[in-house]
Amino acid sequence: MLTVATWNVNSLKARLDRVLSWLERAAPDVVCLQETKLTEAAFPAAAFAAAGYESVHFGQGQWNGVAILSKVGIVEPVRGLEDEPGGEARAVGATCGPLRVYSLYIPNGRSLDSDHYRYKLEWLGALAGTVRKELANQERLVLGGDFNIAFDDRDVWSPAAFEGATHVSLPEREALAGIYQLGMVDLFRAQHQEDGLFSWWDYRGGSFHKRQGMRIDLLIGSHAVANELSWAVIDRNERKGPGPSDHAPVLAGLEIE
DNA sequence: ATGGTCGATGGTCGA
Repeated sequence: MLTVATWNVNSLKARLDRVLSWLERAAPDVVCLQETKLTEAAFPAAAFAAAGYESVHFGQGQWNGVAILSKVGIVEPVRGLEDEPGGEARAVGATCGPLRVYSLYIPNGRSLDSDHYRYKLEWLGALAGTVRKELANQERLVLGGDFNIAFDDRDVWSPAAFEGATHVSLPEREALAGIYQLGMVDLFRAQHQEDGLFSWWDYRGGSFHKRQGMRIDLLIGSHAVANELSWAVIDRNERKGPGPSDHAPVLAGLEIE
């Protein structure tokens, strides 16, 4: 069994102790982290090495920042996507044992009339190009990330509350559908079809306890990976207790020897 | 009830 995970930690500096104890408990083989909010120099590679993980980080400090941790090796790392707009630290890729892996932090979009929303759609276009190219060379491709897209209405606590907002708009949902059409599968949704299963809850207003969240953190695998999928979970316990990220980790188990 | 909470900051902004 090979376990892969994705987690937007909302500052690795603020979350390092929680991340390290979670790694010990959940023991994933490959982890995609988002929003490290660290420079390259500040990334705690030694702490992860002591926990048994090689790592690659693409950081810019303050905002963004993505990393991959792996117990099964890190080779051919790549920082950023081909033709990626924006020049921010939102994508890092590496080959981890049998998998080609990307950790992704898709732009939020902010509002439908914002330049940042247009940026989000352009960025998703660059991602589609990368996926197409990787699938030509790799059978097993996994994207782990904060996509900032709720793919359908099951993935939001109240579709009415999000009418006219980002994360649920048709263009971004279609952009994600386009990535699925290239030959990729939402691994969690392949295992669980019901609504109300979320990976993110706003810090404000007690959203977590009111079950007011969204499922925007995704593990997306190529068909070869999906065919080896054994289980998938959202580790919502990690949203509890003192000092949580506003996102919970998502994990999937692959039957790869 | 028009705010609420975090984490980057060191002004407020972004989520």
